[in-house]
Amino acid sequence: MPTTREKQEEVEVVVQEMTPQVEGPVRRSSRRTLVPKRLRYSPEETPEEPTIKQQRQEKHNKIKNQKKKVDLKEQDPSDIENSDGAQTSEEYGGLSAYELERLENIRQNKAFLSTLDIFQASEELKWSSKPKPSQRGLMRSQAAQSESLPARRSLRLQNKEAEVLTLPPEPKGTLTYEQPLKKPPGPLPMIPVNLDEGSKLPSQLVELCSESSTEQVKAKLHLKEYRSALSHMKITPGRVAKVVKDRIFSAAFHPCTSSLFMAAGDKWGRVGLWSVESDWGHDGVLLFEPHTRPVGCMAFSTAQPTHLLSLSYDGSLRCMDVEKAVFNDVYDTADGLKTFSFMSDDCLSLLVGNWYGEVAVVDRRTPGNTHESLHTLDQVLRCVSVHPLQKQYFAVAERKTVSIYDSRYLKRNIQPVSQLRGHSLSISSAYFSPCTGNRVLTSCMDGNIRIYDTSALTSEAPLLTAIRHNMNTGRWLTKLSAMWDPKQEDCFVVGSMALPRCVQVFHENGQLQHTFKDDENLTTVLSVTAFHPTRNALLGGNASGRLHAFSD
DNA sequence: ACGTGATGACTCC
DNA sequence: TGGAGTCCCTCACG
Repeated sequence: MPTTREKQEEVEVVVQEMTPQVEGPVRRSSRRTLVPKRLRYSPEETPEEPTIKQQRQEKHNKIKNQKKKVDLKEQDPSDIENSDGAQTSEEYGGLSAYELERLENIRQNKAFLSTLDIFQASEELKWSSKPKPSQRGLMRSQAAQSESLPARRSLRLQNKEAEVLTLPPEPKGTLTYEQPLKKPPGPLPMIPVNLDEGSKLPSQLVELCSESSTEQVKAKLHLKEYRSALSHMKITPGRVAKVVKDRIFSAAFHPCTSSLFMAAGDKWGRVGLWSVESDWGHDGVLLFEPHTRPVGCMAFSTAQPTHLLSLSYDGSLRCMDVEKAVFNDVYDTADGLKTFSFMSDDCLSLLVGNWYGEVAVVDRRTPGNTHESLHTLDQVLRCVSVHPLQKQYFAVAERKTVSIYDSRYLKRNIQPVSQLRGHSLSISSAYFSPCTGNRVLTSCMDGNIRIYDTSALTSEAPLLTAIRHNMNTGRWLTKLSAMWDPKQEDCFVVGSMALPRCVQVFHENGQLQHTFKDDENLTTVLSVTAFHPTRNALLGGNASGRLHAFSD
């Protein structure tokens, strides 16, 4: 028996046929408004006999739906009220030769179509292209709550006095019900919001976080070996999990090597920690809420791996200290922060940039973490990156230029040491190559990934390579940005809009080295990508808060 | 012309 | 049945 929904769909198709020829696709929503109510619930539509296929009902309905759409397309609008052809001929008897011929055509078309496996094929395609997203990690919040709630019983049934209900007090001002702009000043207790109240951090978490990388940084591989290493990195169902609730803005690998341990920050200031091999929280996931706006940038301290720095558009930069189980304030400003970069090997000195082109040097040893200097670049700012060896230099992705400045001369109107030109639209990221700083990798909205030679730091750095790459992520996806592989100085990773979904690794000369694909476990755009600092592992974060890990 | 800031169709449970 | 979850190849406006 067709449901109301199916009827609606059928009618919609008909209406599409009724509308005069329209160029291009018509929005469903606009069409839906055209459907008269009486058509939607036309009583003359004869329902199918309800006796058959109870078990395969759902699948069958889908196929039937497709079929009916085709059938209806063959028909004239005058047949809407009587979708059953045979009934029509009985009731109306003498059909013209044209109409008979038309019916015959319809029958032949039907017969022809049924010989093809179109419907089955389309059904299979539907299933294969839409596997169920991973159910690991954070659970559905409602389901998790309702499980623990006792069955509801009215007070009357319990023979209890009714509660005296009072209205909540009138909200004062309009901001009362809005989300606070910022969390209170720290230190904030590190309480996982996905665990029961009063739950402590798992002790193994501290152990895991304390573990610094035991592996030596390997020598750069030959490209052939590198490609081979990449091809051995796989994703499994266990390596996909929902780590934060909303779309991922930033993510980072913890440097430990005994486990795949990652962090991700989402659109509403949440930070999720995920250890693939652990079972605390939800499948190894712990969720925190240190910010209220997108977490634009995060990184574990390489010197103190129990520290995770996270920066948010809400203007706060905090340091998660797993040992002390708190989020400490590092820097705080009314203006929205955009990005930061470590300025020293001990990760205690940071360069912080806000949206409006102001950069500040923040030293975490200074009491109150007061910033050292502030400079207005009179530009928009998308990204900062400190030179890995000559820490006084930093690159700033401005509107259409990347400028490299010397932080020792952080004054108003300083001149850039070097500039990277050639971008025709805004630049979303710019990073120094991780070992030597001899290259800068930029991602630009003009659809190019560029690599510049910054080894000489001349006034205008020469462009080495430009790679065409679709950066048109649209409204709901975090912008793609190409990220260097810390282990392989001249190669980088970037997400892709291509179908089937994939993540690509390029050499700085523009050669594609590897495409990560997986029909089952990689089915969405991974906007945020990052390589592990020492292991052969890669992470990718998507628009629904899921992290994906490829590893050997 | 570019940056910006705005939903929505669909599925599953 | 409705609400929550999923995840995205736009688009109008200043």
